[in-house]
Amino acid sequence: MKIFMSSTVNKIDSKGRISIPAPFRSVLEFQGYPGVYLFPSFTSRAIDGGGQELIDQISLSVEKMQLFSEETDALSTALFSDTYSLSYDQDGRVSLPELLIEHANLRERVIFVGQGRKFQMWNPDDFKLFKREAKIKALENRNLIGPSSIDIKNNKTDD
Amino acid sequence: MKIFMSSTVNKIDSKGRISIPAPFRSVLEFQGYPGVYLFPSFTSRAIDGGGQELIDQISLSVEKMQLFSEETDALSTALFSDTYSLSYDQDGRVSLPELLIEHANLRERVIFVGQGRKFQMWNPDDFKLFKREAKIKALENRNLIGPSSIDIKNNKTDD
DNA sequence: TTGACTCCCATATTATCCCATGATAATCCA
DNA sequence: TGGATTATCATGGGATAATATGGGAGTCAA
Repeated sequence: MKIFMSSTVNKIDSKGRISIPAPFRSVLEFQGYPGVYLFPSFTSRAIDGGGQELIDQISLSVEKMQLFSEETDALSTALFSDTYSLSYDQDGRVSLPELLIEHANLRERVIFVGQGRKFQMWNPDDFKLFKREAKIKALENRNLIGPSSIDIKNNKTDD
Repeated sequence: MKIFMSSTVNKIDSKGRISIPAPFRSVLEFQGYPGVYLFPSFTSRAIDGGGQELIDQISLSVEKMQLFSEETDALSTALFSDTYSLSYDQDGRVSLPELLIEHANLRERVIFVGQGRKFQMWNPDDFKLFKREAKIKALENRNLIGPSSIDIKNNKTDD
């Protein structure tokens, strides 16, 4: 099981291109498509990205919903209308659509953040704030993760 | 089940490489991936390390979570954004990312400390202080270990 | 023709491969 | 037993490959 992890800062060049980090490309290619799906995050000023598996998973959960209902239309519109499928060139670069750049408040530098099934792209300054909050929340929710995987000091089987 | 045990001090060379101790490599390879997953410890000035099993366990618990929620993003960011998958070369060496070196206050020498399912990497001086505390806590908490621990102590199955 | 995009190549930096060495531990054998 | 031989391992360093990034030139459509 290959997943997205680690963080890298890359640069948007004068032509608007940016390199997808090589480790991320290797995950994407492993999923069978040498490209990336990008869409605005629902909850943050960031871009969500992933490969074939992420899109399949989203499609599946939409299909399970009742067809032709107003809610389904609304949801699938929200999910897919701003989703871009970008295949990168041989150097692993894509050029980002203006809508995504705007949504994520991107300037010259972009941080790619691995999140397992998907990754996010942030303005590095914005991400710094988000990450600080994220770590605090994670410590509060530590019990959601399997026992002791985070911190062996707190490996009390029942807390 | 193979586990990480014992402690070794190894050196970071001029190129920033360090050898994963051979006994640890044998545990990692047993888990199916000739490499190591490293991330900053949540609670100590140290690096946490483990193999495929550790990362699978973490991934599984995140996969169960809802895909598009701020809470999930926060947790998976905390878990994965600073986690590095480093495959070591044929001599068993990896080069440590700057972020991990900083977090663990590493200089030339690093102590690898086996902790069962995972291990930690410390600045040896910091670890000395930590260990003193840890021993005291271990004595205080030894009753937390269930009765079956006696079996472990006497588990001489084949010698 | 202009602008957006793609393909291709150049380059600096970093990471990895491969081999050599020295130290230590394990083994062997007379 | 004791001395020699192997094996394993951590570490040093030169050579090679991978990566991010800059930029030239070609393609296509409006």
